[in-house]
Amino acid sequence: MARERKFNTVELFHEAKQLLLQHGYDGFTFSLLADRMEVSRAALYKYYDNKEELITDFMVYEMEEFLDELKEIEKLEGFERQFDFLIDLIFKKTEVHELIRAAEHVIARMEAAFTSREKLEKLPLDMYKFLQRFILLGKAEGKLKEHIPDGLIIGFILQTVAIPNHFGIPKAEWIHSIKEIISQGMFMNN
Amino acid sequence: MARERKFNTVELFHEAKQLLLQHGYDGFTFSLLADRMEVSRAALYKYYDNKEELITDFMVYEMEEFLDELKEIEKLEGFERQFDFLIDLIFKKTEVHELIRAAEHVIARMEAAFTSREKLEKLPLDMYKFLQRFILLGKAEGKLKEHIPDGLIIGFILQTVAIPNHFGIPKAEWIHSIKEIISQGMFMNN
DNA sequence: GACAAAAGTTACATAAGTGTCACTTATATT
DNA sequence: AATATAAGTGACACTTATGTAACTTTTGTC
Repeated sequence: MARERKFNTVELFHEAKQLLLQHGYDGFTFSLLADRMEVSRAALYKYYDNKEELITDFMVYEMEEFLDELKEIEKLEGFERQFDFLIDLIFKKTEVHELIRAAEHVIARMEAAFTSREKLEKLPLDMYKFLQRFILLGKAEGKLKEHIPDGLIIGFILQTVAIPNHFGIPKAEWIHSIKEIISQGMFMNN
Repeated sequence: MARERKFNTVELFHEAKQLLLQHGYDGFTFSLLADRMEVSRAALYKYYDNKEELITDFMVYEMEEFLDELKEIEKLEGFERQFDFLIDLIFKKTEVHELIRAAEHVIARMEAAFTSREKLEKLPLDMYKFLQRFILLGKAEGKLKEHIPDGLIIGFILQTVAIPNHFGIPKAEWIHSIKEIISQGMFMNN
């Protein structure tokens, strides 16, 4: 009945991601996005009323995708395997971390009325809750130190991805060393 | 000879910092800043030709201030004391870390012509070089693991400040646990 | 082949940011 | 008191982003 679409949601979100990471929330504009999609700006307004709505939808999509992959963690036996899987996933999806932080930013300046706001607020907590099960397993197995707060353990692991590799250390060595620091620390044991 | 100034550089940079952290580089405008300073927009143009120049100058100022405080580290004897001092300083100056990352962003989209660009590019490296001495001391004293790259150790320590404390764990406990993870890891030693 | 319906475009009004210039205001010096 | 001078303002021209409405294009269905 209708004419063929020039772009799909996946393409749209792909470009939106680039722009968001490059320019941040305030620097993100419909003009920029429309140019990238090689489509008129008004076409975007057919699907999203404004920037907030588009960005919120995109973030929900992005985090759901990450959560889906993350859920595979439950299929692995034992804490150590899960630990390895998690670190590798985080490094595979480097940007998710940045986007989660951006999400807090978006929520902060979003009008309360938005329906998608609820979803966006819920997702990071979902993720934390999900990861908490993994932490509990580690503590139950006697692998993780009991006295360190769960929230810090989760945050610590997620944060490592954002360490800037200024000196261009090879990725394999980089990740390996990060795993060591997280698990055993950077101090010698005397 | 001249009339009294309505604001000084310290006040200006103070407001600029708030705006930068809140809105990011793209969201930072002269109008916003002028409003905050309760001064006309044109007045700002008396001192800075544009946003780039103002932000660059501000960042140089901010990082120099941090470096100055950091240099106190040399007065302390032994690696462990220096380690404690460093972590505490980083947590005292939480935002510097965010600003350093923002600096990379600014550099990326800055015209090559700027004179202050050089200074801005140089400062993070200065800081890394300075911290490297501290790392070398730790390795020489046999306190730090030799095989972990210096750049990672520095980045790791700087990064911890950015871990979001979603569950509102008390600051003292938070910092204490971070020191433990960095030094000894989060795994039990069996 | 005409029509319905969604996709897409062009064009407009409005709002906000930028940079500049002529102008006014305050103040130390003489 | 007169004046030089830097501080600050108001207003203009220009650019870029926003949101909307009237219009055109494509495509499946009858």
